[in-house]
Amino acid sequence: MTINSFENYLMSWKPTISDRKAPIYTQLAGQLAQDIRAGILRPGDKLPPQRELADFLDLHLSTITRIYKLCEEQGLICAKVGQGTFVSSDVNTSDTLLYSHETMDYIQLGTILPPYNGNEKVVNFIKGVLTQPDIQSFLEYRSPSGTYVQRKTISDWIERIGVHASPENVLLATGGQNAICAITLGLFRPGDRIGTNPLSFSGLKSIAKMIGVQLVPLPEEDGHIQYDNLEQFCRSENLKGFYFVPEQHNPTTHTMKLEERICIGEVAKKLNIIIIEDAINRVFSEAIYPPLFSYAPNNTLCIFSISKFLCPGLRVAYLIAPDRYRGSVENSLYTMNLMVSPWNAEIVNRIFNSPLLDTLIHEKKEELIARNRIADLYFSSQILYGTATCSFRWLILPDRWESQKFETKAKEAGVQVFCSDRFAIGKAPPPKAVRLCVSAPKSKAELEKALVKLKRLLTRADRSISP
Amino acid sequence: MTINSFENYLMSWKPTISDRKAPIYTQLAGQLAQDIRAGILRPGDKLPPQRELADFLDLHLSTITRIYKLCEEQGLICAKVGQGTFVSSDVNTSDTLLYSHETMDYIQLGTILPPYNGNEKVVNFIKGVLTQPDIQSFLEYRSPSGTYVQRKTISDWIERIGVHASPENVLLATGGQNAICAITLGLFRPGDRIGTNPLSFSGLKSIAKMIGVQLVPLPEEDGHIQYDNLEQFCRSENLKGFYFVPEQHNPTTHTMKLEERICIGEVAKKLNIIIIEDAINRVFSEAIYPPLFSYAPNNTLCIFSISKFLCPGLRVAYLIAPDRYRGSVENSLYTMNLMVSPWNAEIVNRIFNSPLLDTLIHEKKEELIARNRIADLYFSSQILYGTATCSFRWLILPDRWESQKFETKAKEAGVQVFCSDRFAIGKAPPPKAVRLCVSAPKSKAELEKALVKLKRLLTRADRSISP
DNA sequence: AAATTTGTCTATTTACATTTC
DNA sequence: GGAAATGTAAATAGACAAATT
Repeated sequence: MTINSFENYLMSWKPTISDRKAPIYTQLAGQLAQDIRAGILRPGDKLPPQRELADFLDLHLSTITRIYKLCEEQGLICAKVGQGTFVSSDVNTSDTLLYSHETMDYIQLGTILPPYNGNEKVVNFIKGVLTQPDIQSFLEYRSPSGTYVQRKTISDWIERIGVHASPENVLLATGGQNAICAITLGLFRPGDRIGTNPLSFSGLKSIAKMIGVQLVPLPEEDGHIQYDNLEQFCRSENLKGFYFVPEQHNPTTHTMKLEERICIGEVAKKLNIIIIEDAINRVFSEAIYPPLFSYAPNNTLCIFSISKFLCPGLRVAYLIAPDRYRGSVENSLYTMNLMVSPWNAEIVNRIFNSPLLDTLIHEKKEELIARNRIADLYFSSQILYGTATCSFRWLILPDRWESQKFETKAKEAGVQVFCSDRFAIGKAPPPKAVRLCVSAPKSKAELEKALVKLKRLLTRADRSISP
Repeated sequence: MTINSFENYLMSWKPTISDRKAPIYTQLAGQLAQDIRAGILRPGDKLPPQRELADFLDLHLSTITRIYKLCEEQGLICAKVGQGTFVSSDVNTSDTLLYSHETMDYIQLGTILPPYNGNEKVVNFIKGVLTQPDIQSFLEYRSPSGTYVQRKTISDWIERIGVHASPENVLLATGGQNAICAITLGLFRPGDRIGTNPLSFSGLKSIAKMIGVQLVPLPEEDGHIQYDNLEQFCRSENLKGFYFVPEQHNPTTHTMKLEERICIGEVAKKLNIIIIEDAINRVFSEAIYPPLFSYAPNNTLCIFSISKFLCPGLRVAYLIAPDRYRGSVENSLYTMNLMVSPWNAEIVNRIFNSPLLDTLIHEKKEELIARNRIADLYFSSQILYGTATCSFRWLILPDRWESQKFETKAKEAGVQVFCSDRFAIGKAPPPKAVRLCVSAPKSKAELEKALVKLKRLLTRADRSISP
């Protein structure tokens, strides 16, 4: 059978079937993955329609479907009915923002690190805890879901920020990432689809990739979910879940409007969509709107990590799970962790019952405000999203910059920032922007040093690079 | 189309296709799962051959394959070419051995808890650590793989127990369960097959079920892997991994023979099988044989949890990963945990560099020896597998007992034990036996109280139950 | 040792749903 | 607003391989 007639065929990808033993579909999926990773196919490129490729290779349509599906599960491509299949826009970035080296020769503005002031106070507090009677029992095996007292502490405390839950619905995880992973493993299957913002938390991306769950970018305008046709969209995209950071969204810093929350809650209830609400920034944010949880309490799993407002080193996060999902998530948490360190859980519990907690929150908040004031000063002439208590900001780059290029150049200048591509979901080309974490540098002085360098980079470019 | 002609057909399972909208295969898979859970199909029951069921339902063979495959991934049934498909023998047990209640009205001999003596010493040690300069930096975000010093400590220390690895190959996990889960998520895909003993660690079973990986019982004789035809077996079963506890296997307490280790290493290397070596009991065991890691260092991921010999509450385990797997496992650990608590990791690191470690190991070992002496005393006339330093024992029941029945009766008498069914892999009926954890009760007196009750149960049965 | 039983797996058929133009 | 383009997914076909008898 000759395929010579296709030689002049206009096709963006022309794989070849070698005569090896391997099944055609694994072989070609591997070839596709390789060609994407090698840069032969670039982010945003359109692949041949399934039927055309089937014709060209003399295979059946559904065999091509399978090849594409395999690569889609790895997050390499994304398909849209009626439009075609495209290379994902984030294929050239790593979504594990590894805390690379212990000793860094650049200023860290990339990774989100909370302000570290107050940690000596935590150390002193722990000294006190150690003198308490029976404390050594927390070094033993304890219930994976923590003690009743620990759960009660949390269910009481989160009232303050608008979440009404009983102690029975509080679960423990070893941090926010762990909580998201447990929810995904417990409530979703490979191939399930979760909707989120077109730019979203990179940790979610790595979880989705690992488990084979697909992330779908929700229609958005100016950082806000378009809620007028959301129901129709979710229905046609067959979404089973949502992931949201309603306050100070990572990386764009947007906080959800009231109507947005209401609509998302309604749609979730109507279509029975599971909402993963990451309340990571709720404690600091100026938000006055109720959490998503309050609009769809039976559909929402609400995650509170203590990393940002208390300290990251103890690895404790809380998870509010509605009754119908509690069993499954409890099970996946158990299967992944056996249990959260009861020792750390108890230390955190005691901090929650002490005035230290508010002191820590207050101090860190002040530090954030001071740092953001500095950032505002330096980038007064740029668009710099984010409010006074954000730990990171979203810097819109002048049109002539490519985000990745800027990240590279910034690093050469001694500053680590993360470009928009790293947060991209799906095929839409990410905007020209970078994320700056103002609380990551050791001191305000370091932050200023970094900002000076970035500013200089932007300005120099304005002069030397011609469009 | 009438199927009346099949009315007298001899078939162990006769599902019905309702006219609902759901696809036939999900519908029937659900029905099968439900019938198994409801007890209509019992452990060990043979299902109709795929072709017969296809005939009966007027569907194609491969549709039935799909139905069976779905249930097999959930661990409900297991299929063997040439033999047929059978209901798994553990479908009536839960494999999440949850640490149910804070207050128990029975003596715990089920869950494996290490001896808790020595925990006050750990508390005191931590007090000392807290006074060290710069200790608060371990409350911050740190490298997910720990500091170089921490990794060096471990790579040096494990030399003692026969594992030669460089610091670069040491990874951190939040406990042994977390390590196994990370390896499975990082190196296996749903549908992949992992071979292990026909009775194996229940934590592995829950991981396999959650991820959709299949556990395959290896041919075994008297607790030892039959190594003469192992290669052929692995080839035909298409195994991608092994899971072993080479010392004091859970639950049968067997320690691998030398030839067994050599053979497993050889087969793994030849067929490129990934070995998960759970060295959980290596520190206590009297074993003199090298670890599996030393026979196939490029194929073996070796896990050291500190839970049993130091304390469980800090949630730290170490993982030795060969170069070619390090990246993937590091990635899945990052995706699941972000990082292990650097605070706990540092405490443990300092204990490893102090004489306290050996004190703790010594004390716990002595406690185990003392408790096992008691157990031997009570069950001198029974078969009770396990040596002096095992934290659990494997009690073979008189033939007239069903394991599950014994577990139930023991609980009624106030003692929690775990029956063999809970550890069963595949379809083979588990032997009549239960696992007793001698180190779980609070004291030796409690242990004796429990043993008295179990002994009475066995003896009473000898008199009152007629075969 | 050959025929039979039984499960596995890749590839195909076909109906369907959404989006675009 | 209807036709064309494009992806989705359930069910089928058929060759293959292992285990049993």
